[in-house]
Amino acid sequence: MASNVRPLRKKEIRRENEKLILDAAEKVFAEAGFGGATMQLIADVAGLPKANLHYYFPTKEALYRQVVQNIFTDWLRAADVFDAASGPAEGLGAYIDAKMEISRRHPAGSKVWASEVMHRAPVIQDYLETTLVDWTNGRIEVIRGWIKAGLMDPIEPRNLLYMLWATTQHYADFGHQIETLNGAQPLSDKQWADAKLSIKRIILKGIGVSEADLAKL
Amino acid sequence: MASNVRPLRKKEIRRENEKLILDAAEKVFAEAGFGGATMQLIADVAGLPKANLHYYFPTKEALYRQVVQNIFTDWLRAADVFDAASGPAEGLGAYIDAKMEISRRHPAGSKVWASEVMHRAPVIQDYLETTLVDWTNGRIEVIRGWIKAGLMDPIEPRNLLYMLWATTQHYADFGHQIETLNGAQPLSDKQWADAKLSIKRIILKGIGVSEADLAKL
DNA sequence: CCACATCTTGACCAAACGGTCAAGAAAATT
DNA sequence: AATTTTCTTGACCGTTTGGTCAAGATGTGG
Repeated sequence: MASNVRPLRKKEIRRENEKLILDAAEKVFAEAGFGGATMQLIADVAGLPKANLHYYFPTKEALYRQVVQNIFTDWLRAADVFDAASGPAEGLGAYIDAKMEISRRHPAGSKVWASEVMHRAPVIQDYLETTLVDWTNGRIEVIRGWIKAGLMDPIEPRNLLYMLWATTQHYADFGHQIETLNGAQPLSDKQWADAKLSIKRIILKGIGVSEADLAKL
Repeated sequence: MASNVRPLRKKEIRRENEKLILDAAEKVFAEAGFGGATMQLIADVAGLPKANLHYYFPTKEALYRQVVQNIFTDWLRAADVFDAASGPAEGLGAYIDAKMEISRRHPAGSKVWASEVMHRAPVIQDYLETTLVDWTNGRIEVIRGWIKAGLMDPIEPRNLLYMLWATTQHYADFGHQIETLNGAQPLSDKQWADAKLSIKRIILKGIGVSEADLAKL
């Protein structure tokens, strides 16, 4: 009965320890930045000896790179809602919801990404130039289609995307400032819902989505 | 004649060297983060021996604190436009212009601030709790006044402020990403102007400013 | 049961770090 | 001109860092 609890297969050990290390690393990198993070601290948070980290990830930079790649993958997946939508109200609305949910549930990842980009993307510049450029160009076409269909005002799609990214990620990256301004309290469920709704209303109304679609929010 | 060029007074030496060091420090802290920055590199950028830095600023943290304080002071000053305005179109429009101008001319400062807040404000938490809270509460009252006067939709002022900060600072903090998506080119004058106009249009229209005021943009 | 591959870990190392110091140079004060 | 204060700087120090290594433990396949 209990025989399947005990024996940890080698493959499972690897997967489990890598996850332990990656989770700890994401947290520590978010809190201290790449330069401020130490392998010793990551090891302590993961509950493993430091030498064990170097068994799974040869260098601090390799570990960091893996963390950033995982975050990037998550973000791309979260943007699927964008495509299937029939128009800006549905598509952008769902995208804002998805990104706000990531900011709430996964703030450390957002901070690591922000830190990496702020430092001129020393380890994921290739991803920016390939995957992100492709992804962005794809969504720009979608938005251009909406504009041509008369579903929204003619706005340079890039500026709109930047506004979406900035606003939603702000709630993760600057969460501490928001919390301080909220009387040292984390945002409540209601405040998160309010924030999401405010953002959607302002942006969608701001780009000229119809009153009928706005009412559905 | 040339006698007033040569003799550097002691007071001037101090001011000049402190400025050299603070400018270099802001740049290095922005590029590498607090943990990644080294006093040696700051000294090299400033063109002074490392020991000289410690003569003017006793510790790395003291130097960093001064850098962050200066940035904060600049930001507060830039927000004066907010108050004298007669309504949201003028007030928020001018504020967006001012903050975008800072993002363009002073991106390093913005990055240092972002990094500090992301890491839970280890050295300027007291400023957040006092000066920033007071400043924010003041602007919230102004916005509430505009709402009561029927000049804009009833929106939670905090969410609006966060959106303003997020969007404008994004152009500094994520400038490298924007540049990469712009074909590895810095934004041109026209693109900056476009961005400012897009942001103002979307936000002001999004909060229900009158068509007449929007037309003035 | 044995040979093999994988995983674990304390001890260790060279390099880099923030910071100190003392001795001298330069300006200010008397 | 003498004295004092401010500024400059190479050399130095203890600590921390990322990374290594060898020896042993643990699970795997024949």
